[in-house]
Amino acid sequence: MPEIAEVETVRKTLKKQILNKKIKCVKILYEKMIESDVEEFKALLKDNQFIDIKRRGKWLIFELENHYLLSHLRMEGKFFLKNINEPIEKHEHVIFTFHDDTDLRYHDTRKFGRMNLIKKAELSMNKAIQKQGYEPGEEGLTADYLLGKFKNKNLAIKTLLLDQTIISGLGNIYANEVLFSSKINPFKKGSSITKQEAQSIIESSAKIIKRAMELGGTTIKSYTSSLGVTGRFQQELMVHKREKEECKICHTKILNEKINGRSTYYCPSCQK
DNA sequence: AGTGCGACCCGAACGC
DNA sequence: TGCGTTCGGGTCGCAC
Repeated sequence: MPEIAEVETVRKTLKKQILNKKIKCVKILYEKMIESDVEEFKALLKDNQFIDIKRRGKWLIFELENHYLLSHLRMEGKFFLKNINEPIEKHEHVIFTFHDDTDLRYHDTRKFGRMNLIKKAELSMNKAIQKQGYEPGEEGLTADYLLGKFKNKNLAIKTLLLDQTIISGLGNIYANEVLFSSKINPFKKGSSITKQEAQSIIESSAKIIKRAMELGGTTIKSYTSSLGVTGRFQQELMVHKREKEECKICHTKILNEKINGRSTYYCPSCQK
């Protein structure tokens, strides 16, 4: 499942492949994927070109001349660059055909991903983008900022780490890993997080995301990022998907328990 | 305002 | 073997 490191890998890979290629046409095979008007989406992209690809949290932001195409991959969204003669696969839902007879194809088994075409001036007003908190490694992500957000919160810290308005970009995998690295019990209430713990979350998240980005993300289950790039961070996971295996630090068995319906992997000994 | 939870999807895993 | 059922996961929107 693409999280911030996967999305960054996709962004960089696509930038090398599709910038400044003129779009001949766009086919939409599953209309619910497009949040904006479908006919306008097709019309505005025709004869247009992507001049840059940016990212905010897990959102990809394809820059056009007067618009931005926002794309969220959710769990299983992937982009592939293919020759136009290759047969359309079952789960390819949006196809951008370029004048050089290549396609950028959006593939999404679960159909959870979404795209939205907005005017450039609308970006700062866009709800999804505007509400994103600081990303791991950003200057504004300070202990005082986090303590302010965690104050009065009765929710488990694990749940708060998944809140994109607090920290932007952490998903289930990295939330589990950040809490292990910070030696914080995932059930601990937000309001009882200390300044030291907040500082540890900041340092762990920056370190883990930086490392995951260097390795191209994490390949879990069905997810391989676009164009054959495979994430290698999986080899460095300390707790995620390691239920009943031994903790790499203290050899205690890793537990998997639900917090707010989400699988939460942790070491009961290292994360008291 | 804060919190909880169903809906959106469908393939995989599981139960019988 | 084959069928039906359950589960997961990011985000939104609604209910309380």
